[in-house]
Amino acid sequence: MGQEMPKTYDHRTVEQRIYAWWEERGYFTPKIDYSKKPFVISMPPPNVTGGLHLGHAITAALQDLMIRYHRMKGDPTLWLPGEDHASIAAQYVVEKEIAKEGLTREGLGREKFLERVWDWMHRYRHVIAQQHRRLGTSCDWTRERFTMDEGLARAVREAFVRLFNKGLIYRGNYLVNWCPRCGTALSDLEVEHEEEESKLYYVRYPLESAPGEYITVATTRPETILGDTAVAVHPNDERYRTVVGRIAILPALHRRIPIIADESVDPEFGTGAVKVTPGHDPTDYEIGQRHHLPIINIMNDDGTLNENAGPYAGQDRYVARQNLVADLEKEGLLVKIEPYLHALGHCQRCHTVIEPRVSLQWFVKIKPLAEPAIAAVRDGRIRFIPERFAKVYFNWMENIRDWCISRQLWWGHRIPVWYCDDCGQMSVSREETLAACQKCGSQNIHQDPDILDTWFSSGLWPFSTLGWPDDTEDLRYFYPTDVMETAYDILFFWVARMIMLGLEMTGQIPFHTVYLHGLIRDEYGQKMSKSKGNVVDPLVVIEDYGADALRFALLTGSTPGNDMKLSMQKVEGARNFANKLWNAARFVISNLDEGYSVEDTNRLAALWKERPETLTLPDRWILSRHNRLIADVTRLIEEYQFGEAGRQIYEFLWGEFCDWYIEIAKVPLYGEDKAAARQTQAILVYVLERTLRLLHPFMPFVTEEIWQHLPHEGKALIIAPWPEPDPLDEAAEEEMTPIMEMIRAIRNARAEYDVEPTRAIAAIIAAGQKRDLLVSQKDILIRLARIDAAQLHIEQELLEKPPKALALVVRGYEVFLPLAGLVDIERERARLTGELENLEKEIARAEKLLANPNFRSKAPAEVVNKEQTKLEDYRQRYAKLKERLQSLL
RNA sequence: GGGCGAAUAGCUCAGUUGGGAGAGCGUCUGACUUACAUUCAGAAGGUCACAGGUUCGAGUCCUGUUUCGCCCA
Repeated sequence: MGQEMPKTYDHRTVEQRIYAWWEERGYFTPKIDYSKKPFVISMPPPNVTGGLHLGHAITAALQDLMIRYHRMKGDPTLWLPGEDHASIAAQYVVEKEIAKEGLTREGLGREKFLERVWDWMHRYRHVIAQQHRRLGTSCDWTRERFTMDEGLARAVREAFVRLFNKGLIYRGNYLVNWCPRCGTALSDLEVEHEEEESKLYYVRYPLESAPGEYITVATTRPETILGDTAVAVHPNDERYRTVVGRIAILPALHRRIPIIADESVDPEFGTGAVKVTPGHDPTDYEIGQRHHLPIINIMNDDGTLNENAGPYAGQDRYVARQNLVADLEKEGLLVKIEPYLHALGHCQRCHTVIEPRVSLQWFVKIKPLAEPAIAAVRDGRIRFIPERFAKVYFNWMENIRDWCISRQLWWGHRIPVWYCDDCGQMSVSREETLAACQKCGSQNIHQDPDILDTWFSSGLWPFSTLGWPDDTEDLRYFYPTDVMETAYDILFFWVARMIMLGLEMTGQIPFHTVYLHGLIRDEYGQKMSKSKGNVVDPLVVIEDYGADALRFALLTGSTPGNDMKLSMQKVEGARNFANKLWNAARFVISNLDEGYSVEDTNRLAALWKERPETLTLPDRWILSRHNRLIADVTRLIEEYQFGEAGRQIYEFLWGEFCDWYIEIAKVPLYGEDKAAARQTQAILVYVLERTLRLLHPFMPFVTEEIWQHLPHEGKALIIAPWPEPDPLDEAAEEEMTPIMEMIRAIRNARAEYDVEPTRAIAAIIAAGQKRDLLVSQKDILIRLARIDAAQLHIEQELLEKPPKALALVVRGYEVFLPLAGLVDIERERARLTGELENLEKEIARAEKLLANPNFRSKAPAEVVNKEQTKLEDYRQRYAKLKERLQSLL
């Protein structure tokens, strides 16, 4: 310690070195201590599909803040990191990767393809872990987990079996969202709806045994005509009263289909008559259920039409659409085509248009899981920050539909179900492999080829990572976790499912608080995406500005739940703050006496508490401000108001400690009085060191680096105790404020009158009762306001007020600046008149308020008193300024 | 169609029990003052979207309107 500190803080030489040191010393791994309540966060596992983006950076910053705070509070603190296998997303990126080599998934085969995905996964898992280290995340790498680890795979099978045995998992043929490109079913959540310019086709269906009679329907997907099994109208629709119950002839295929009446038909849409395709539309599916209509699937897995499409079999759905429309036109059945705006579902991953399609899938019966999960939030066992997300949660949970959990993909957890080729029964097993049919014992069995939705395993994350279903020490000690912190866009995907599965599997809430942050957008407010090319790589930002700067910008520039536009200007500001702090520390350290040690700080700090009169007014002031800061920051962090907490530390360090205390400290530091100098050194070290502790969770690297240069107790700032505030010194704050105001007023007057910055000027001050106090602080005025010591006069009263001088009135003080040759009487009169006008307004406002009996009787006494004091001060200042103006007339 | 959010200084945004409108950036003026020009001193700039209501008192609570954004169906 005590080596040279360069003039400018260089994060490049600091951050990685410090991180490696922390990690090596094991600070991230908690010690299990049954006498203490642990603090636990499960890190949302990033997808192994690629590197980290800014969303991960804010996640890391927020969680690391909470983690470091609790670690410093002395709680056994666990932040469990990991990665998610992200089955559909990972499979998609690897498919794109191998396509560059001219390979396909089908061409490679399941085994070889999975080898490629594992390669990818190993590569990115490492990249992600390294990036997290660069961000400064103090997570426990010894407990790092991956959703495909053997232990977690066991948890997945256990959860599946339990749900299956309770009858909460079932298999059946239902309408699901199908992505023809990915070749798999998707859950409702994985479909993104987007408005698109499309077309509405009006098609005539001939009525049976009535040549020349038709019923006209409108559709956006004419190719699905091939799967129609009815035409429907609203039962009250007079226009169609007579046709209900008759038979229409399906164009192209000439199938006979009934015309039915169903309440769900919107008479306003199109002609009021709609085609019903139960096999390819959710609404139609329900109509089909109500009317027992047959379901016809006309589509293959890849989006081409199947044999049920007759002449169009084998054609791609969009080719078939064109051909069918052309054929309809030829037959005179196409009435018209209108432009139409409607929402189309797209695959969340590959953005292909989703095709609703009936297929055999596995589902979770969700209502029995949702109800306890709703209750947990409603009765306050789980709390959302910001609170409004509870409403969003309820809204979704109360309208939730069964969850399709099977995926026709290869990368992921295999469904633990085997089918017997002899007896035809299915067996469900907790084991990774099953030897024989559980029903007939035959070894002639095969496993379900499908895998599970990634979120099925993610939903178990808070406890599967701790060893569940085994009764491990980690699970007993660290579960339930405390806070789930993530972006609001995965509230349903992940948070809701963790709550449901956590309650179902463990009988406990998985966490008591859900903190949701917003999305990070570019500086124009656009969502970052690779295709737009506006993605900001956090590693590049870290390289340019430092992880501390990025983290501080993210933390102080955002409010819970609100999106944030990140500009490099903001990061630059945070980088400058780090540098400011660095230089303040350089100042403090370079002014310490030879041999100054932490014992000096401790000894003096103990003395201050016993005998505050040994302190100067500025000392008492900065200590009080500092203690106020500790109390405020602690409260704000406890209330999850991290941004405000960070801003307050910034304000204190820059605006009070640097701008005022350090400048004031130069008087004793450079003065003759050795004891005073030493006292000041101790205050500087004491306040800076404890403020570094407050800032550490926000800017871990620069604070640790500085801390190591300062006299300190203990090995590392990361494990230094969180400071406790001492009582405030309100009197010191009250006495210091007008002195600072006076300095500002003098500086202001100097600037206004173009006094050269280096020129020391004369000042005559009428200080009344506060004369002695001000005399004791005169060196501050001399230094900070550039007053000439020989020409500074501080009196109680002035018998004669200087005629050719500027008059400044600040609370309790009257300051005269005889700026010879500079004072323009005319200009001074204008200035005083302006000030008087402002004061008149303020006085009028305060008088009106105080004259209101309702205000006096209903407002708290504190507020009334405050207003009364203000009014008195205004009146005093007004009187003095008025008097001054009179004298200039 | 249902729900949620935003609207505050030129820009980006704070403002959490309702009690005299704030920051950063940008702009303007001046300064290399022995920690820092990634700096310092100073200044200008706002009917807190609009209209009502509650209240002694509203940026903050309630109702409605407008514009923008998001989520769900």
